[in-house]
Amino acid sequence: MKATLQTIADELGVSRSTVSNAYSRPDQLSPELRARILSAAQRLGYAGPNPTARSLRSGKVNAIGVLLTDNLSMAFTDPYAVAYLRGLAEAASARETSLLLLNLPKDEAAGRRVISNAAVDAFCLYCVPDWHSALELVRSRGVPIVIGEDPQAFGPDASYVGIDERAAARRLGEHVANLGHRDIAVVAHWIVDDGVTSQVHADLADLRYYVTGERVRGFRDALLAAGVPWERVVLINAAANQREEGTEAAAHALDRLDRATAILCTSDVLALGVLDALRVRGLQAGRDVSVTGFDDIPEAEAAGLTTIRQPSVERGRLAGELLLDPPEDPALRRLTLPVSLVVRSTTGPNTAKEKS
Amino acid sequence: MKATLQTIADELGVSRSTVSNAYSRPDQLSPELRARILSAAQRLGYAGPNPTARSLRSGKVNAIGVLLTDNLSMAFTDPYAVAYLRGLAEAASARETSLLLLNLPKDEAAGRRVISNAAVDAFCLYCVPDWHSALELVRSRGVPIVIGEDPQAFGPDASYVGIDERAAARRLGEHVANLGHRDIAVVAHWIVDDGVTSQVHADLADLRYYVTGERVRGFRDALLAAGVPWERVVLINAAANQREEGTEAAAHALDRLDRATAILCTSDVLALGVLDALRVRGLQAGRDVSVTGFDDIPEAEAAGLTTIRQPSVERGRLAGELLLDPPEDPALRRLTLPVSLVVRSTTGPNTAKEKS
DNA sequence: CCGACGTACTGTATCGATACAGAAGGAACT
DNA sequence: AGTTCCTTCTGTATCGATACAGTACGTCGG
Repeated sequence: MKATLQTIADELGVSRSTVSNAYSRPDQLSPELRARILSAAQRLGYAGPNPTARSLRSGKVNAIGVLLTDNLSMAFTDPYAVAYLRGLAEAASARETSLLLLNLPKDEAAGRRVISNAAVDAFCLYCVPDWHSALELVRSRGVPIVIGEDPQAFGPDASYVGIDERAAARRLGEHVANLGHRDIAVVAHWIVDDGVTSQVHADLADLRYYVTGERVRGFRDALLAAGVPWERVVLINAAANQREEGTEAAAHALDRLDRATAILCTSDVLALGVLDALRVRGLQAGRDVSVTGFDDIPEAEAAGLTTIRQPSVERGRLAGELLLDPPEDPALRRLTLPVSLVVRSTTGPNTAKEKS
Repeated sequence: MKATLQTIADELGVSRSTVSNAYSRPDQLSPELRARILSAAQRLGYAGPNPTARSLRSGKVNAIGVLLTDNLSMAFTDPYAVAYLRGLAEAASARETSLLLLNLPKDEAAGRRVISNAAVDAFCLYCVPDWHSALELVRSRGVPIVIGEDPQAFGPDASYVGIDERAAARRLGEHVANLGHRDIAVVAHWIVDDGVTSQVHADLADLRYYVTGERVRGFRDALLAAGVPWERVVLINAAANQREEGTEAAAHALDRLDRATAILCTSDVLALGVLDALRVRGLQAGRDVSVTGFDDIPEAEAAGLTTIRQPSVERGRLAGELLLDPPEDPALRRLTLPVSLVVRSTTGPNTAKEKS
């Protein structure tokens, strides 16, 4: 029916191997024969070796699987995720490798099927809740993995490109504490996974999501060191890492008698939402209330947001390179990248009179 | 070395077929045997049937190839593209199918290799310049294709989900003409593919990119009908479909003696950039200069942008469905979706005194 | 003239699964 | 008892390529 290597081979009376070589190893046959083969292929509507068959035999598929949680649009909407993906795509594209976006559905069995069926040379995991049930299956696939969050999550075999989340958050906390703030709120995504934006009790044990957990713990480290009891901090869970949720979360910090003078957010996106909330209330960021973000996404600069700059595109790019050209030395497969504190206008000295 | 179906089969003394059935057709064997097989598999570190081998035999890979031009970040950055991709991903995910993002590099041979090597059940083409050299190869792969731009591009075999670009643009042109505007500029992406943002001569023959071409032709239809000679219209090419380019393009319409009173843009993103340019110059959109966009991306509403609303997510979703569940009737594989004119505050009556 | 070597091509085994026809055994019905 | 049918499993062919060893045929140095 459809043309295969054999069809072309029969047509010209040569062997299948030779036709294969015409495509994959041109130096193995004379230019004349190769030209005849290619023209016969064109005539017969043969588009080149079947990628699936080729992959089966050669053991390579030229694709990296990117695991995304069921809210796939997040990957396209969240600025940090977009930057990371772009870096990953660049590294992949440079090696003629494609990205297979794997959308993990809510249904667990379906998720396992998606992972099992994915023809990939490697997996890249980022922004995946580390408690997800299907992750063990990823490891059992036996292909290289790169992770960007909890460095311990997949054991020492997995490559890792990340930052010291906790130390970075600590710097934000120190910055705010040094400005004299004592009434502090923390807005964080996925402190608890209940899909509700509301204040939660400061019970750190609930921090199952690594990134949020480390960042919140970093804030705590800094505040405790500055003499701010952790119980005094208002902890607010954002249902999603979205600007609107940041706005809603901010209400819990602003619309109360003991209004926070500083709001630490676990992401720039949330912080931008908090800034929206300030604006609505006629409050000025950096004067009335200090706000910090995390990531330094492109929008942060225009908003004057004090934040931690992390190399998002670079993280993605390095992740791709670790997967496709893994260094011999295992130590070089675990990278912790530097970050920097970027102080802009949304943080300033505490001007509220000190409470008793 | 690595476990295969045969490994498990040998371990338990059953046939390979039975092990295969344990995974793919559980009704074909007794629950007890199946349980034994699965537990043996777990013990031997077998993660389930090799996806590549399965695909070769079954002829399905559960993936849709999405062609992206070399500027892959566009797919993640442009709001319309993000919406479309999201719809596509939703449709795919509902059928346990993944998206293979194919980044076409500048190098033509490499691009052909990427297309040839892509293991996919179908291709989705959107935002691909229709003159791209590798497109013919896509067709020759012989898998279903869905396109979203020029309905004629791939012949009647390709599915199509689009809108009547020209008629939609005409409505914008009519709207602006009805408001009395006669000094009009058009800002369009890819009028010419020279990577420069600048005024170009109104030579429509250069409009190789279908979408831009149709939209510009739609503007022309309306303006001609309203008695505005096409030669009088200032045509400005935007080097990229980005907000900044819109701002730069606007300068060519605004910083001149015969300033345009209306600027028609081929996308919301460009229009938002034009609005930025107005703001910088102290001009008010809708009063001093009318501006229109196209697409109705989420940001358009907040900006008060008059635009054409098109069902972006729906386009993607339908594209996915046409590929994965093609209707019998060929007529149902070619969908033209309705659009609507959304009039907001960036357009208003022409207040400039009429020139001679 | 002979062995060594290079070039151009061939032939078979193999990658890891699924499809499908078929076999063995027991239950059910006439 | 004979036939049919169902359940449960088996065995072989096949999907479409690549890997690799091998063959045929010069050519060339000694």
